[in-house]
Amino acid sequence: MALETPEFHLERFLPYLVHRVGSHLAEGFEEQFAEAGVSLPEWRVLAVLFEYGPQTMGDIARRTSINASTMTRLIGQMEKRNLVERARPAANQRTVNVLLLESGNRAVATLLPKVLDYEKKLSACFSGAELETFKILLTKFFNTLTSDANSEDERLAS
Amino acid sequence: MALETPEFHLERFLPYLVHRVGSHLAEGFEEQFAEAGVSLPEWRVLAVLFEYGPQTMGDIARRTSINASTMTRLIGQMEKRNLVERARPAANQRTVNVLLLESGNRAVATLLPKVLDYEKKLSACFSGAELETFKILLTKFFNTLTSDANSEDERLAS
DNA sequence: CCCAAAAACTTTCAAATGAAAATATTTCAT
DNA sequence: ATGAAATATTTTCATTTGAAAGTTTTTGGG
Repeated sequence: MALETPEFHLERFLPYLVHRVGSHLAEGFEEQFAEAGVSLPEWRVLAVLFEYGPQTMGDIARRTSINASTMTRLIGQMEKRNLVERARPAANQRTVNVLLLESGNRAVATLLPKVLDYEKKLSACFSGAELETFKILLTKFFNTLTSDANSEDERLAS
Repeated sequence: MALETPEFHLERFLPYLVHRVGSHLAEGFEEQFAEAGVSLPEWRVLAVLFEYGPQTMGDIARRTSINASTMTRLIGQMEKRNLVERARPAANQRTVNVLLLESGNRAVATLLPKVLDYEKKLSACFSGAELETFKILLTKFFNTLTSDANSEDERLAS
């Protein structure tokens, strides 16, 4: 006999489970909010600006998990539509601060109830306790993924 | 006062929590397996073929959450490298069956231990019970998302 | 103080993506 | 049995994406 293949079941493989949920959520969002005239990446930018206030391109990129050059273009488009504004802070002129304009705030105010409603429907399949657990686990996982513990492992392994 | 904005906190917003984990997982995978000469979408196809055996383009597309036209191109490339083969089943000639070739099986055999090891590191932050719960919740969520209950809601709402 | 390296953003360019149209096969109602 | 509708895949085409190079500003060592 050749090598035994190790135990593997796709349905129990964590990255697979996360990916397929993420894909379906993204697709669902785009369908639900197509008519609202805001794409998913745009909504992500609006949400992050609403939540954390004015911040740099880099901050937005990190918080939305959107690549920096994509972010440049995205903010460019949103600026043309007067949703946001760029400003170079005097303190550190290599950064660019982005802030929500009047029109951007209005877009958030319009979208927010719909988005919350959408999430409520999505999470209706969970009990309150399950939902809480789910969010906690997702947060814990993310924190671990970004804690650079993995990179250190690499160093040790080499 | 203007409209009260409803309660919203990004850090507790389910789609956001899923998306940022998914993004980081994808990025991490690409880094880890760049040298293996297999992209993430390619690995997904290999994994699905390994798990469920020969199947149609559509099956693979659905199981990997990859769009059909992307799948056509992806399988095309993998066929050129002799990882997989296309075949039209006599029974239903509008479908195309895809199967792993020798070389594709070898690729899986090489990758699988590494992938399992990678997952083990990723999930080290969880207790056994937590990991189990996490997988169950992700699965439940996915099943609900794909059960079309949401689409029915839409019908009722309109 | 000066200059090399780092940091933050933007631009360029080639590759990847998805929607819609095109093609081929099968199903189903008449 | 026949043609219209449905299903499965591929192709086309316009858009989106990200890596790498380019620009500007700041930092830090000598």
